[in-house]
Amino acid sequence: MRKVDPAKHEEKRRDILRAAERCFVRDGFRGASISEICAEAGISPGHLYHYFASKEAIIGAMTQTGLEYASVRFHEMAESSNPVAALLAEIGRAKPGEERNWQCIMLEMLSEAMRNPAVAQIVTRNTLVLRTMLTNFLREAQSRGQVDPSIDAELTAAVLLSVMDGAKTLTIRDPSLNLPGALEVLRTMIGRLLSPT
Amino acid sequence: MRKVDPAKHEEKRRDILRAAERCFVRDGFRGASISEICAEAGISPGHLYHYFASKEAIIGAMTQTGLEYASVRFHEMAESSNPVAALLAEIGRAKPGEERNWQCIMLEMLSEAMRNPAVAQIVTRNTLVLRTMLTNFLREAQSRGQVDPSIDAELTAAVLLSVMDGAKTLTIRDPSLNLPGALEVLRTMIGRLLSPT
Amino acid sequence: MRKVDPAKHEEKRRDILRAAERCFVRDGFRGASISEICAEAGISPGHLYHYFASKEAIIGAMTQTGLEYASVRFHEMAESSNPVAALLAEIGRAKPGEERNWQCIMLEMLSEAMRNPAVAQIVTRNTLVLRTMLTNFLREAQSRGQVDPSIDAELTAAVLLSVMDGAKTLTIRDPSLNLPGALEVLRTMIGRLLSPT
Amino acid sequence: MRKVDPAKHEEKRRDILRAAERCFVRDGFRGASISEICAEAGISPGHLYHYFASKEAIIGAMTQTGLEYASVRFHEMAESSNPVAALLAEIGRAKPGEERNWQCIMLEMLSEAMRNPAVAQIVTRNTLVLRTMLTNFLREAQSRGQVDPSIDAELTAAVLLSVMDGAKTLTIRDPSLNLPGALEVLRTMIGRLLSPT
DNA sequence: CATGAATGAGCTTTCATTCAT
DNA sequence: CATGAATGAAAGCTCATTCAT
Repeated sequence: MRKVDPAKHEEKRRDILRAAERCFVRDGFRGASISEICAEAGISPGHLYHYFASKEAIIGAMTQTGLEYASVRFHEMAESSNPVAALLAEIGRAKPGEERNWQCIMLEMLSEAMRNPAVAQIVTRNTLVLRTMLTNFLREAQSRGQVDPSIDAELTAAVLLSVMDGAKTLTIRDPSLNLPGALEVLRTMIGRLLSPT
Repeated sequence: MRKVDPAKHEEKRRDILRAAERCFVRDGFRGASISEICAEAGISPGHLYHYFASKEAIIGAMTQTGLEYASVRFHEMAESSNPVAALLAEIGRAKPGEERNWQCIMLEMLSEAMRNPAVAQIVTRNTLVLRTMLTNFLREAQSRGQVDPSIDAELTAAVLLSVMDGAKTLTIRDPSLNLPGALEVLRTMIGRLLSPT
Repeated sequence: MRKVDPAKHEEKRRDILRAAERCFVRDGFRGASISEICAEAGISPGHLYHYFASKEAIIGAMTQTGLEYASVRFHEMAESSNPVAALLAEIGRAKPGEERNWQCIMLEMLSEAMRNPAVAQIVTRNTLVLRTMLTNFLREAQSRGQVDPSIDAELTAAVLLSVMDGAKTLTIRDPSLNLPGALEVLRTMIGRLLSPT
Repeated sequence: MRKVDPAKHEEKRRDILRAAERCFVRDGFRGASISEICAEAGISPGHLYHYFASKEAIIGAMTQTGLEYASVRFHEMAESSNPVAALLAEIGRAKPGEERNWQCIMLEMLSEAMRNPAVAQIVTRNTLVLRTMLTNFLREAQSRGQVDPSIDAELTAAVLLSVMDGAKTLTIRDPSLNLPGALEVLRTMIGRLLSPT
């Protein structure tokens, strides 16, 4: 009988986002319909719009979630004793469930960003945050002599992000690929790029 | 009643594919409509179905075209006197017109392949052909001492393809990026991976 | 359990009606939504239904309000020393705020009355009251020799009401119209209709 | 097997417009739905959009039709030997079928014009054409001594249009009104306004 | 009294596809 | 070969109304 419980509202939003994520993984951005998301979330179509103003708002919120999630991982990485090793370990990671799903969505979002300015802006902002973290991380590693001082930290950070994007296509292009082996090559490649001398 | 000229039929198909390509670049796979493609190709919707059974068939045929196109470039590359240099040059390429367009479509196609088995199959076949060419090319370079003999040629080929996929996201993620600089880093990275010793 | 204060209840109803009026002026009858009205009134949608059974009930109550408001003005008019002059003055009136708003709603209500029997009934009752007042007023003026005795008071009253309805369309049809000039013509017209001889 | 027959296309458009008119008369502008119109016209929802880009486009086309229709009547009027008598006769007209329907739609359109700029523009343009015709008509009558030369022709034209708008509310406000009698009063009113001396 | 979460039918519009000509 | 009229399901979204709290 009293005011809205904002915590409950927030939790419902997260429920819906999780449902939307499952739908987007399954059917893609454009392929997943609002009613599909509603069915997945167990709510009515009208009700969804109490929590999100539009389909795009859902996408935006999901990207925000992804940003925060990636930030956490990067922070952990940056705080490790041997950051280069941590970065290489990070790249080799292939958690089966949640992780793989995000890869799908990220690739979809990059596609979408090529034409949808709203999504482009979110992606760009996202990128800037991650790249800045990675740049600082590289610079500190350079100052500690753990990374080749002759490479440009910012451009390298951009390239590393794009390499991580590209890594997602490995199993798309060839589902039967020896993924651990390929990741090992990837790590070797980055290791040789970063290693001093 | 075999009055149809097969050559003419084939040419018309190519016309339509070119029109579809322009539309897909502009509006994406799902975003481009059949009538848009028809308008671009200057034919009627009904007529388009004499040449392609469905929208998906168009996508399939376009991937096939992409395969053939990429093959040609790889052949040229493999025949150069210094293949590693040729590969690095290839990566740095940024032809303004046609080239960039294909990048859009490739990324879109990889997204689509995650859920559409028909597209997945085409992409996988495509990948297999390209990767085999690249693998052979690396092996020959290894035998000539131009490439580090300790790396696995096939996995490295897979990784290089994924790196080239990832390179497409550089400007998507940050339109104001110093692209030549980033490509230089990319080339450095691949150069250090491949170089003997 | 009759703990509700009827006066307070009535006052809240009026608050809501005033809010609804602002919304209807802004967005029209069908265009204004219940939630918009609730936001304007500062209450929740559920709560609104304690005061009005439906959107139509709001419309009905608003018409009633309009009736009472118009009645007051007509009474004032009828009590003036020179009623014909008062009538002409009334027509020329163009109070900026509240007045103009009602014009919007009246026209909308007449449109609605063409198809919605409930609104039609309210409008008819409204009309009957106003027309009766105007008829009596004309008859008294005729008996005092201030109005042409040969015209039928009741029909003339009906026509005068319709002329006042029509006057609302002057600025709708042409926003840049010289309204004072047009109203002067209107007054001339009515003056010549009513004037004895 | 040859090109489209533009005549057939145009005829279909008119069919749809007639169906839309019936729906708008019955349920109003906002009240009539696209599917209702489609059902009335005997076509599928998708097909309607081959002929009209949007609901508003239907409204616009209908107004255009109304404009042309009214223009024809005004031309006829202006060419009569005694234009004032023709104008008065015009006002008294009450054709049962088609005519009455247009009255509904005109009133609705005027309501809509208060908020919808697109409709407002159409109405204003419509008004300008009609008023210009009526103004010229009055001026010629003045020059022939058939109309009081002291009144302003343009403002009077505007007022006459608004009086004709207002006349539509006569039967809305009171369905049991003695309409011929009221129209007689209306004619008297206009006659006294226009008559010389 | 009062809230706002929840519903579900309905809205306008789009689009891949079919078919008579 | 070629047209474009025609379909109908589905899309994203809105909104009057109900109900548990």
